[in-house]
Amino acid sequence: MRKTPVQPRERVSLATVAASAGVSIATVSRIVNGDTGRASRETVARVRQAVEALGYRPNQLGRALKHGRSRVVAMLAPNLDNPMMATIAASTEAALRDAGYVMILCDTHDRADLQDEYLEAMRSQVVEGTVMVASVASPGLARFVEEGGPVVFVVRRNPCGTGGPFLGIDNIGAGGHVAEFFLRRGITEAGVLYPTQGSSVTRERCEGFCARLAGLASVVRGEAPGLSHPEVGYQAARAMAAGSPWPRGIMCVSDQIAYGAYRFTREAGIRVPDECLIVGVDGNDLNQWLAPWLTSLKVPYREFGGHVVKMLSQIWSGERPDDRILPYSLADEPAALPPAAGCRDGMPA
Amino acid sequence: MRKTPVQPRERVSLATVAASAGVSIATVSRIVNGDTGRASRETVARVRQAVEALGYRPNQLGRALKHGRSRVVAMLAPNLDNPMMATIAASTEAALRDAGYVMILCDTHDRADLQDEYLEAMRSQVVEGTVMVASVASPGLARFVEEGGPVVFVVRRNPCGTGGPFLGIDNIGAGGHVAEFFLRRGITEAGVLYPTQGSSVTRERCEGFCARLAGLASVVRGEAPGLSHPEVGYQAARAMAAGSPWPRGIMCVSDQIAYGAYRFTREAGIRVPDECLIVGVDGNDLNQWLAPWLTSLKVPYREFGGHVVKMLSQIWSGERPDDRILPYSLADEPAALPPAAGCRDGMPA
DNA sequence: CTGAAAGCGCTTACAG
DNA sequence: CTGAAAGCGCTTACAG
Repeated sequence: MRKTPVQPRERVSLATVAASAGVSIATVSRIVNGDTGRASRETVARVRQAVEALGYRPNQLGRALKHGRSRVVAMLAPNLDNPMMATIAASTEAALRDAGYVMILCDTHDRADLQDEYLEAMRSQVVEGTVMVASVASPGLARFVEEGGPVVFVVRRNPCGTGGPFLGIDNIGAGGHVAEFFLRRGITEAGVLYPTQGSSVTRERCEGFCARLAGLASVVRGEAPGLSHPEVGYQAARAMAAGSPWPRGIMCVSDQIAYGAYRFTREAGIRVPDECLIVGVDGNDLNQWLAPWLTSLKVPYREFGGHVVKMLSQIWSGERPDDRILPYSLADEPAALPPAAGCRDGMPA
Repeated sequence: MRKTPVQPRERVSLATVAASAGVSIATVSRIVNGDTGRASRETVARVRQAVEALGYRPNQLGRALKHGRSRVVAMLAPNLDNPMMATIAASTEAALRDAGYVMILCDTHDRADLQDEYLEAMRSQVVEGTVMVASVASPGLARFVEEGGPVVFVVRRNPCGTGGPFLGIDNIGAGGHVAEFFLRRGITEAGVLYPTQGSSVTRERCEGFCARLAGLASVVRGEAPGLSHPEVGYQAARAMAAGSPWPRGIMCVSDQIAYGAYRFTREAGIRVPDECLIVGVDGNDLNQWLAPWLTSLKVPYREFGGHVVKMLSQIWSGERPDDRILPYSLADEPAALPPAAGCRDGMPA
């Protein structure tokens, strides 16, 4: 017993509504768009009724073609299987929706060629903005930025050079912060684990860590080929163990790396955190359930979406957004404020 | 020292190219679309050159408007923070790209109202297909299916009734499979943990589990309000512990639930897996690194994308796709084949 | 071998 | 108060 006998309604356009209401499409268009002021009460009512009855929804394609604005934003991210990327994607999607946009999601698998392919495809789709998450250097990206394509770089700065606003944390500072955490605990034998093919992000975390420890503690390094993945952490830990005695504390440049390192410590019979403190970076929410042994520097990924949309809005209104450097925090400590550079949360530095 | 002085090229349309090459837009259109057979060599060359020089890319909006085909597919998923959803999204996105489509991702947060809002928005965007992942019942969805909108249901069947092809696993069978795993290990005191507001998916897993154990083992239940989240697993475990002695083995209807349950066992001093076997469902890749104590029924989420696209292709070519029930597997065991119903991997049952 | 024209669905001056 | 018309970028019979 259906309420209404429904037809597989196809293609209800302005024309359909106009015909049904006995007015011109111009009139329908105006009323649908809220410009009811200059139509007679009677007409407005009739049109609204027709819209309702036919279930008319404006076709965005037509609108977009006319305006040159598609209300679509693209996000290019490597590896959605990384929970941090998924969190960034989720928060950005939500913020875009609130702003009336939809998000096309593209997984570049960290490949320059795929990234360029997507960049082209997104141009074809006439997206209004592009969010590059942890992007890699590629010819297409360089060209895109050079031509002034509306873009914001997230997690990692424009890998092709300068240009394009950035949203992320101070990675050098983050590394230093972990180093200080170790120093406060009297750790003078430290280690750092990272992927050999890591980006500037992981490199900077290493750098900041080592720089802060210089002259105060010894630092052994472990690396393994690949990207941010537990397997790489595992191999890096193995590599480090092969070269020197196991340190009292190790920084892993990401939680994923830490997960792999942990397995190695288990297999090697090293007790964590008693014998060795493992500190990661990211602050995965799952840690409290699955990795209580891990101390992780929390990056506020959940807040990224809001910032991304604010930055895009600035671009759309002709401004050049400042970089936004968000604060990170270590469990049980107050949030570490970034150095006074760029702008946070809309507040000028 | 740039290779070419680049202008912020805007709006290169067919008309631009046509003018530049001194031909009509019809000719350019044909050549761009590979219909080079009926133009002179010379013209083709001139047009190609102009396309190259101007960096012309066809505007999909124009194309889409003409064809009524946008080359866009929407995925509506609850909670991208769940790694399983992220995996499904990633695999579907990759498969769609290979088929020449792009994916709009919508996070419904498991809310019926948001789901309907998105459904409307996607209609406006003229998407060619909609992938509903673990959808919830909503008026808009019911209407959408009734009207024959191109849709495939993933993980969970159409919650509004029948209609619309399904891709997932046999959840009752999965529950039974875990039960048998327990029986083979001589476990006669079992438990099952699930979210109170769970969908048919988790309900069926429970059912299958309990049905298979009926008369062979005792089953205590633990539930807690909420969805598939560690916190719920934790509370469900607590609830179960309050009512009865702790069982020798428990099934958690998802890995997320298992993570929460595990924390409870740690706090309660129950040794896992020695004193209590915990079995989850999902087969999160992170388990091997972070949850070696967990046995998890693996669902082949990574293969979902390929199937989704095949099913959409069938719909687009006018067929009514069969449901696809994929095999699950428990570690160290051969994949458990689903009952002969529907179609697997393109092979008729 | 090539182009003029219609039309996809929409918006927006402009005219009445 | 309302409508005819142009045009966003594209494709595709149709004519020549």
